[in-house]
Amino acid sequence: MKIISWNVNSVRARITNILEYINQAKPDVLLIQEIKTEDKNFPYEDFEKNGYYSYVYGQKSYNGVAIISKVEISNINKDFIKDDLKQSRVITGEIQLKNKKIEIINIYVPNGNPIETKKYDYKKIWLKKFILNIKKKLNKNSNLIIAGDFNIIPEEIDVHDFKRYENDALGKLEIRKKFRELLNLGFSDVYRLKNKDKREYTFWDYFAGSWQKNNGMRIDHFLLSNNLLDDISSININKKPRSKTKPSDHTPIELEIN
DNA sequence: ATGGCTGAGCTACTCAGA
Repeated sequence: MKIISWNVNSVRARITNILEYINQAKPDVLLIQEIKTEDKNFPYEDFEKNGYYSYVYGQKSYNGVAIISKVEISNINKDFIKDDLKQSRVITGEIQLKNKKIEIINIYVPNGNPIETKKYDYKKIWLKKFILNIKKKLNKNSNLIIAGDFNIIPEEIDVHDFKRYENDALGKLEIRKKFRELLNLGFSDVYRLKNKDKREYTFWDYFAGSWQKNNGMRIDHFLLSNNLLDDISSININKKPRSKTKPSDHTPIELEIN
């Protein structure tokens, strides 16, 4: 089974790129973030024509997440955390893989910049609640996949210039510790597990040739509960979509489990 | 080193992203 996570930075502005990509990559389940639209304006038909059903948790202009799937998804839930600002950032659903019922948690973590503002506090509180709920969830199901845009640079190796981000909401130690807290609950960062010293990124901003200079960061992740680690076939960051015209600033991360 | 791009909403410009 192929599960892919991609922050598309507007599903409507990106629909041509997304359809081209899924026809080549052929995911069973595509987790997207930053759809930037309300449910009623989601391009359900475009995905349906390509064999995918969409489960959408949208919001006007900002945020929004969705699960696009060829396989059956059960128990879709849009209330994973109580969000004080009522932002659409988490959608979950269950898939069946052999004898395992796996819960997929698709997330778009708040950016949190600039620091020393309410936005940063919101990120910290959001992460705290999220971790607490993951902890509870683990007690009921030991087969969890957390995927999406974490807006966290886990380690120095995960960004082109760490110095520039150590006082940023994506790279501050306090935030990176939240990522470690999650791992310590019994998860693995699958990309880093399989690529010990490799420097690859999932995001390059639109400014002054960041993509051309490879000034990127690795902030989109697949965290698998350790119970699922033996089922991993491969993990891959696919840079091709970032090189296209009118690209998202993020590129997809692709997981194969069997 | 920042925000020089980009998108949504809307139709001039702000908010947000990372």
